[in-house]
Amino acid sequence: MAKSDTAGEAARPWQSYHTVYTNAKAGMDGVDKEKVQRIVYEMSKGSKYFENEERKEAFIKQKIDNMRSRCAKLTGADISHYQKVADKRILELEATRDLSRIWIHVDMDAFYAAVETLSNPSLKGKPMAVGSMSMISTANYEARKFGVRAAMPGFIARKLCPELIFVPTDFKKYNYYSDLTRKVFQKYDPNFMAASLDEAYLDATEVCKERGVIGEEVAEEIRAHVNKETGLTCSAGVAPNRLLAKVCSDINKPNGQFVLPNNRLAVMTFISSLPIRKIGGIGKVTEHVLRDAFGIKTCEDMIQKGSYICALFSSSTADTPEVRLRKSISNERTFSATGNKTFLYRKLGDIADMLSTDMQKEGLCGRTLTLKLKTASFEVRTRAVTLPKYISSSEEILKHASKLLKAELPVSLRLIGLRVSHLNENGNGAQPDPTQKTLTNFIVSGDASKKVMDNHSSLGAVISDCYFINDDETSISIGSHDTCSSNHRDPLDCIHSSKLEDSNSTFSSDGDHMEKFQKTTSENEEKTQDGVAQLLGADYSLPVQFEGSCLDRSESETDVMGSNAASSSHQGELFSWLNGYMCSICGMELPPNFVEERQEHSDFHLAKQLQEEESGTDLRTSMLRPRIVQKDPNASQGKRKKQKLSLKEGKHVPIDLFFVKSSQNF
DNA sequence: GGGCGGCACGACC
DNA sequence: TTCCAGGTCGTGCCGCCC
Repeated sequence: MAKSDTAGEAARPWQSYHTVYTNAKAGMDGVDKEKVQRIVYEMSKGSKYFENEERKEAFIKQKIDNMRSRCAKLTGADISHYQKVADKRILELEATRDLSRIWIHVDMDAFYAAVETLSNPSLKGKPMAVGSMSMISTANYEARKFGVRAAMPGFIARKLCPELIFVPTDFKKYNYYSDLTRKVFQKYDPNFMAASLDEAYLDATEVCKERGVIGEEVAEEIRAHVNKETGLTCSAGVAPNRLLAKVCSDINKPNGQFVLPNNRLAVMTFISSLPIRKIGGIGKVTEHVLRDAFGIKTCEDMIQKGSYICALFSSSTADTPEVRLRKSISNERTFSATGNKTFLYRKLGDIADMLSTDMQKEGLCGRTLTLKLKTASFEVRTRAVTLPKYISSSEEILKHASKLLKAELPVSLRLIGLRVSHLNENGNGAQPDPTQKTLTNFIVSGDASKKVMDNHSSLGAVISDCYFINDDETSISIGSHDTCSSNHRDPLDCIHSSKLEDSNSTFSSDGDHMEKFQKTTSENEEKTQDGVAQLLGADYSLPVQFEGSCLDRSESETDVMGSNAASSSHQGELFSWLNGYMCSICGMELPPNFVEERQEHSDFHLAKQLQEEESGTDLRTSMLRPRIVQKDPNASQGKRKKQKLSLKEGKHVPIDLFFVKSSQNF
């Protein structure tokens, strides 16, 4: 928080602590904003979160200063030039203004909270929040009167409202009710756009024409219909475009609606005093920048100062696309900050599993994997790698994610996330290689590929036939994660049998399926009870035993762990390229000349083994500590680009869209 | 040197 | 007592390639 400049502010430092909690939100009109701000400030002060917020605030302030100085350098001729550019742009957009459509934005009222009240009527009339002590997802209107709202930490909410009842999130329930609402929406617009579980945009133009009714009537009918089907209330906005409809749906919340007539005068009047913060896409930071750098508070201000916006912001597209295609898919989890490598690798494995499950549910695979980390001091880092082929299995995700994480260690983290982008549908892992690298050619062509891609019946059978001895004393466990992630929708199918005695793992094979599953610690017991963990089906945190003695090491005995000289004798016992090309651990096939790929592959197994050893749960495994193969310096970290400099001189802030929006959409 | 893809950051809901 | 999310997307810099 920037230090207060005035004596008054110095006496009330919370006034300069900018949170999102005091912004206008439905149901929060009568809230004592200063009180909320003071409590939030007092409860945050001195924390690491607070310190990080201060850093961010200082950064924004510099950005504003930088923008101001660039603004000051503009000559009269510059301003005149950009004013012409702005005027021209406004004229162009005005020419494309379309007032013929009737859009309805439907927004469920305090959706999660309302669903919870529906299933537990005793909550009715009491202040309640859905979420936990660390974070609230939404709050009902009774709680909002106290200043409690979404994205607020629970402990602060409790301070604001000591009687607040916390209810844990239950997305199964919310999805169920969301589906009910969507069935209603479909009747009015088969192509409606679901913006989230509780919001949708409907183009009611056709239904109005067909029935000879106006948008207002359709909105009323939809709301009544939703209420009848779900028992929940919603609010609606009717306007000539989606952006305005969204703004309108917030005006008479809850259980109300607002109609903006389809004529230019009404639209221009409506937006003239509309605060910029009401526009979707303008949040805390951009509102701050526009206000402090240019004095822009309303949409009208924005149009009037169009020359500055044209001068200082780059152009970008405005309205939301007609069909929003998913560009990436991600999963992240927060936990108590720790530098414990075993824990971090275990988390990484969990997240890889969850992400893979999500991807397969949607039939996606992708080429770019991004690791997101939040350090104990709330610093956010991302590290990405783009692969030559599409991936979707948890095993492959973990393989590459482990390498990215390894490069960051040691570090104390409070969040790990994984994101896959460069998506392609039908994520069965057998997508053609976009860059036509020989590795995939090798894998996807011929019999060899079948063994890998068809996992169960081929790979499983091949491996079990050739290399596995199902013996309690000399055994191998294998992370055959494709078994779960690709072919088994029911996660419980993945857990066939398990037994581990004296830290030895066992594997089971029922002919078609193979899966490692072992329970050694109470932690694993807990995991089994954990619904999320059960969905994962595979657990990288569990110790994996590599017993060289049971492998058929014929001609490939000396072909160990790629070409890296760091391969130790231990590794020789643990890992080999069977018949010169097949990984003894997972059956992956790579010919000897795929030096780099082999190196990556061995890195993956080593990372896994390190993780497992450090869990300290398997004494026998821990005795087989391998040397860590040094990461290829050209891999992610070595190639990492210079970190972005703060406060770039260039046109960084993507706020041109505000200007564009201001004219195009209103 | 222009185009383009990869990567990091951070804005937004 | 508890002590600040998760998911997605847009933008710009940088380096590689033609």
